[in-house]
Amino acid sequence: MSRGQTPTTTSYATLGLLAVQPWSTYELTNQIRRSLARFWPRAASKLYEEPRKLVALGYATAETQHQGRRRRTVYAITPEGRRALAAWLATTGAPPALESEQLLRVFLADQGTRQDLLDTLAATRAWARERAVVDAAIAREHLGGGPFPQRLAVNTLVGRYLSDMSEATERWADWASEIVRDWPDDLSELPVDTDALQMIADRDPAGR
Amino acid sequence: MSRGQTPTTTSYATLGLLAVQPWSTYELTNQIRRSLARFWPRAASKLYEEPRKLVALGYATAETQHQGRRRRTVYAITPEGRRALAAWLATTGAPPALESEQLLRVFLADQGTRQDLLDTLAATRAWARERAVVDAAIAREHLGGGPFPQRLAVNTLVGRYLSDMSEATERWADWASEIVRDWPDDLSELPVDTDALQMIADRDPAGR
DNA sequence: GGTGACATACTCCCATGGGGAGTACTCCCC
DNA sequence: GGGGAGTACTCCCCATGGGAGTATGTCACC
Repeated sequence: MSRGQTPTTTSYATLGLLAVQPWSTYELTNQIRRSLARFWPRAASKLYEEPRKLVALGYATAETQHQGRRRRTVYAITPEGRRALAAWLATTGAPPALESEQLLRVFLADQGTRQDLLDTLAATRAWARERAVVDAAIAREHLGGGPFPQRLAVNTLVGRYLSDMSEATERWADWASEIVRDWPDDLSELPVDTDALQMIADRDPAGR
Repeated sequence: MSRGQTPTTTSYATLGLLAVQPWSTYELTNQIRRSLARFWPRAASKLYEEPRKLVALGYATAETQHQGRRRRTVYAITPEGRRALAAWLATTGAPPALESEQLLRVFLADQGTRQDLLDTLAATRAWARERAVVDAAIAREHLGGGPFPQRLAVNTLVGRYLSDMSEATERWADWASEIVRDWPDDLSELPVDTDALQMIADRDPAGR
């Protein structure tokens, strides 16, 4: 590496957007917030630092433009940047990780009330539905022809994953709510859903 | 708050485990790694600090035991801790967040080769399968009667979610691989899967 | 009874990242 | 010509990630 920092995954995420077209940092953060953030959430303040790192690495060039007395910096990918991106794409990377405060609340639900749990499940469901509506709107936009047709095929793969996730979340929340509704108020002795456990066990047919 | 730090979500996660029974910090980190880490991943070094914070807040007590010349600290929840936990469970918390380096690679796949993408999809699928096997083993253990029967019902709810997620991931990886297999080597002009887009759009029936 | 290997039981520290506050200009509408 | 939304950033504190390091106890096996 040309000196100093080594590129992080976020660096390559930024580089990948620059591979599509040059962007100003502000546009870059917006692009990230509207698409990438769903599976690679990062703080906006840090995103502003990434393009500078890319320039230091020789992966991008910076061009300062002026509108009146306000300056903006537009970044573009270099051939070396494209090579680095291609090399990174050939590596595999960390598997998906889930982070859910709401699921944590479900996990500890026996220390609270039944209503608390139902509320949490309702919030999860509402979130999943909201995602579905947003994803549907984006899909409809693409069906009508979007801004980057050459990116539509991969976008569809990713969109399908996100849609599958939120759909599974919605279904799960409905299933769980139905079960919890039948629970007694005292959560210290609850009926066990043997069928659900058996279903999970059956996902490994080889398991003894 | 009794002074100093305010409890974080990780504090309540720790408190929730202490609500089940007293644990030493070492046991606590192991419990977290084997269950909680799936939906609330945190660095082990930080988990060692949490119980101390709980003591400072009056939510837990620490008892130092000795085995020979080695000391261990066992933490137990206080009534005040139980009240705080119950109050926290009545709040809703942040929705699920996904973090996937692999999905990021799919998103940027048009800058790499078709084989890179197939490799990434294979890695995702392998991870999902591995999860299914682990979850199945845990479910089978529970079906045979586990250590905390009073926790089994909520554990089943959470387990079902994790299982649904990994199952959806596995299916998606299979679906995506099949599509990508038919793509040409040149990824700059790819066929668009209109059916998939339509499916995503249809998840919002109200959408115009 | 000696000696690994593995489990238990932590502490410390640096760099990274999260997240919010703050600044200022530009464009457009009313 | 005044206000508000959008553009274009910078700065900084603190929490967290993640790895290195230290030491003791237990058990199997030769």
